Amino acid sequence: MLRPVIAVVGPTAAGKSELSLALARTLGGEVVNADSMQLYVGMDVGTAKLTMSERAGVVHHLLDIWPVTQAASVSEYQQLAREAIDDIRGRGNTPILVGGSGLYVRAAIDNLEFPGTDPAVRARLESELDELGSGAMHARLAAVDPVAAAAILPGNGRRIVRALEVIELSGRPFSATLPEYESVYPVVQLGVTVPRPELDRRIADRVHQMWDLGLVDEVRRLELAGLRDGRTASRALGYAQVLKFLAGDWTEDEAAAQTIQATRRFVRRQESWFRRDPRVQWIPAGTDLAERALAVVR
RNA sequence: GGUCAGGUAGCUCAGUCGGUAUGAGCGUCCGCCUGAAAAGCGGAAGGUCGGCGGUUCGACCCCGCCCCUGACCA
Repeated sequence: MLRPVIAVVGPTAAGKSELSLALARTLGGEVVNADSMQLYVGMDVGTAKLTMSERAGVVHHLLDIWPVTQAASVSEYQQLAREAIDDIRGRGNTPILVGGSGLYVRAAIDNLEFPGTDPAVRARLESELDELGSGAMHARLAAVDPVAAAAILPGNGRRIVRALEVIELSGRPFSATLPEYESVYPVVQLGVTVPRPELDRRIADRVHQMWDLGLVDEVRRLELAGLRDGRTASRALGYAQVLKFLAGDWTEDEAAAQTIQATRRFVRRQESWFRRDPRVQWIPAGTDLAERALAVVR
């Protein structure tokens, strides 16, 4: 009998990785990464990627699959994640999907279909956005797809461009609102919560620890590998800030402080993303987290 | 001790030549999110304008005194 997928979600620094290891060991599971930045090769310290020894023999999927020069793609991730999940289930094991990238988690387990993309169309629309501004582009969207225009704010150039791209490519309207929560697998979603003040402390500690573990050197290495040209990777928390330090825009201390600040902002977005999903069963971090989580799963 | 500058939102600061602060950025809280999502976008809350007096129909703005901070002079 096929086992349900267990998804471990929640904000950065809440302790998802440790929990996933414990679950994998007791349930006979394999971990599938749902962290958009851990997909990148060489982004280790700054993404708090588990080292080989920390993984303690638990099989991990979808780590280190993209070069930093490659722009991320949820659609590609969706395909890979489903392959991995199907594979694990086929072996009679429990897939444990772990990560804080909300859209990636939904892409893996929910009935989301991503319309296609075309680099040339995208590039053209983006340059038009630069010239005309988001207001004019929004007006154009309103003319061809009023529903999408109503759902996308006029200042959000990025989403406006994407909507126009989809319409041009597919000839159909762009769905600018997320669909209902409908998963394609039986899924148990566990959300790890940590009180804000505690979470903020953990973030600061974690960032300082990343510096101690050599984040700056890691970024230097990745810079040689083309990190600066990576559309997605160059904007990752910690990496973007260290790049600014290396470029001389910020001092090293500023880069660290900015990383902490940006991570706090990110964590709030993660919370508001996962909070919406009524399927998530929230478990406070703390002693016996793994046991309490197992009690929910069983 | 004296001179000067300054004390306006949690922080850094605009501003009002006297008429209820359209204050800004950042932070905080909340929300949105379909191929960049650790990205992108939006909304809200927050101030007795250092204190006490005075002038005035009316003071954050003018006057006096006091307190605090910084620089300089002794």
